[in-house]
Amino acid sequence: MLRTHYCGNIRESNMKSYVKVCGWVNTKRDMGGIIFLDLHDREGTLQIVCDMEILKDKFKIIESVKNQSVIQVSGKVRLRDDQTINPKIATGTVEVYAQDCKLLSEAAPMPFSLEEDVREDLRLKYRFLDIRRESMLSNLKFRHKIQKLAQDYLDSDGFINVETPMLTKSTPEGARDYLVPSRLHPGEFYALPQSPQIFKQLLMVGGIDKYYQVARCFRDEDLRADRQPEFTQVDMEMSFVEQEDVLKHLEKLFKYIFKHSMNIELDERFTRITWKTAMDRYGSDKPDLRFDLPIVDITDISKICKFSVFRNVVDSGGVVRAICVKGGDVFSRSQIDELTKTAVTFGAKGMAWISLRPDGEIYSILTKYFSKEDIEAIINRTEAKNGDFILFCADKLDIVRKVLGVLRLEIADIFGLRRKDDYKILFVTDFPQFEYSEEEGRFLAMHHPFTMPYPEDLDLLDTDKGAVRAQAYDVVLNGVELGSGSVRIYDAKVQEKMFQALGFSAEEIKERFGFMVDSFKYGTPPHAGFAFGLDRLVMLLTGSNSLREVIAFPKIKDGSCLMTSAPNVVDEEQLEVLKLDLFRAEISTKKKHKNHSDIDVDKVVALAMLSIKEEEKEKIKEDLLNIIEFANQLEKADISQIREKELEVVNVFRKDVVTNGNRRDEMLSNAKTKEDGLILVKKVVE
RNA sequence: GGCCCAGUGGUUCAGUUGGUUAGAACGCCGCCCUGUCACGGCGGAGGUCGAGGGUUCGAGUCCCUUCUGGGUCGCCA
Repeated sequence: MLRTHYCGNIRESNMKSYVKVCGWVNTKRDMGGIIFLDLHDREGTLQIVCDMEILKDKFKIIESVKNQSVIQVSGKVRLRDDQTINPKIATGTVEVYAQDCKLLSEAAPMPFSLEEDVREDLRLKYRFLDIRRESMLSNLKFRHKIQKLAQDYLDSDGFINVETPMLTKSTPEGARDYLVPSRLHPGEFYALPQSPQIFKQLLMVGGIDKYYQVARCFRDEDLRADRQPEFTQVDMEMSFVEQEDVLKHLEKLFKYIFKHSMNIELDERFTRITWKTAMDRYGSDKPDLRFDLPIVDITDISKICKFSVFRNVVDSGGVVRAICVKGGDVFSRSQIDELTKTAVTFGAKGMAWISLRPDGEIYSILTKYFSKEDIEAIINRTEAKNGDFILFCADKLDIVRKVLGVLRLEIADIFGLRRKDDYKILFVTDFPQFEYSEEEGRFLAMHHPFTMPYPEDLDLLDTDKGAVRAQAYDVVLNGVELGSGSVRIYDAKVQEKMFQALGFSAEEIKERFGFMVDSFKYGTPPHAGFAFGLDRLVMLLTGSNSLREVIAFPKIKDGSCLMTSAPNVVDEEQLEVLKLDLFRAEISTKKKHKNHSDIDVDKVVALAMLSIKEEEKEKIKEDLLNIIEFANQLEKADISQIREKELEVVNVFRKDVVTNGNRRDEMLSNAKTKEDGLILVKKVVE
């Protein structure tokens, strides 16, 4: 047995017992003939006393032991003298008097200090060391706790934990999928799941009745502080329930988690607001309700005012809305400029404002454009008092919502209204069923295509898609979307109608969702579900600013991993097996090829050539080989020269070449049948 | 793809309106010390100021390009 106790767990009750402890050497205080060590493990820190007389020849091990080396110490636990008690550590009243010791693993000098704040890229490169930090350790422990609480609750409520596949089928619409090439089916790809959506619905068809899973999900989109390409959702689905049943269930679930993790009592019934109210009153579908600061509509007042800027906006179908900031008269000129800058960044043409001085004086550029009555009306509508500040946005509805929604948050930050230890949870309900995509020129499902509209809105599917309300709901915590769910369509006919409304042809439905539509023919229970982001919840509850603080091995902004340097170039042989033919286009930009001598001519490739004509393919290969040759001729690596040369030749065909995989994906999804796919792949292989 | 911020020994930072040989703390190496706890004392090594170019008599400092990391918009059913 290497150890009998964790370092951090030794207490006075262990007095006089002979213990074996193992851990990392944190600090060494060498007095000459006696050395004090702080030995650390996940449970805490323990002082080890090493006496030259006792350890004899082993004493030199301790004398030369390096910081963060792993050692084993055996000895007696003894009480410290009163004067030598260390109140800073939990084991501060005791120490282990070493009888024997062993160096288990010597540590090289640490690349950074575990005590102070360090550049994040360094932390991520050496994540295995970073995890030894107190903050990371406690975040991971807390994450485990939250996950367990969720599972405990769901277990006790009769949910069955079922695993669904990671290798699954690419889903149209929504986020980009991560694709996994199939060796046994050259030219075909699995997709990693964006969520277990379809499978959990099929589990309902299968009679599981109540399902949950702590599910890994993948989305190939750009990252943010609160968005990682792979993340974890606590996913659940229930049969024979209506929306209200799910919401009640979620209230209980989150109450349970908050109670047992933070000792916070959430309200019995969470605040519920409809999507439209959220958008109009708070300018966001995930409003932060730790403060009010509502948006007020003054379109009707503006329509008849003298200020042509406002009037014109209203006449051309826009809206004018305002926020009254209580005590906002204290804003400095530069703060107002900052707010204006934000407004412009998010699409506003500018930001008008009125300041009501404490003495009642009205200070604004608007005073000369507005009549006294207009201003009175605005003040009344916004319920402004002396000392308040009213700001306006006049534009198209979606821009006004967005701009004022963002300004509302910025103002709250100025007044410090977004306290991290304040938690305000709510439901946003009645999301629109569809969202119009300017880019694609058609309606897309706002939640997903399996979401059930309100029965009374079903008729609008044919006449007014934009007005259809879905039985879809989000849980929002402090302005962050924690998770979402919906009542699902369980009638094959309604589902088919929905697919049609989304513009899928009969063949597309069959190809993409055939098995699902089919399954619904054999007796499907009404069902509904929900999923929340475990990472996000843990981030909020730990007060972290980024998901990376609560994920053991996260990806950085560009989706790569600084520790493993994934994704990376794979061997030709691996591509060969998969029947994939690639050539590498971004020779000089890839960090792996900073130095031209790293460029392996044999592996020059990249960008799937699926969409490229044969004759072009040869030309591109030739051009790239030229670039490599040029690079190799340079005396020293000079990226800018290589890049110039690259651009010179690459630009010619760049527009035809798929640099980011988009075109390739498009081609693949256009290849509707297996035969099409095979033809494409054959083209490439030849 | 756009915009914004940052980069100075291993780490965290300082570095004035451009001006001698770029500093400090911690860490590291060597020596001393038997009750320290962020031990202490003495001595030492370690920097092409992310990279390239430009302006200048002179650049860590100003300009351009680029790399790396972060934030954000687009995107994220």
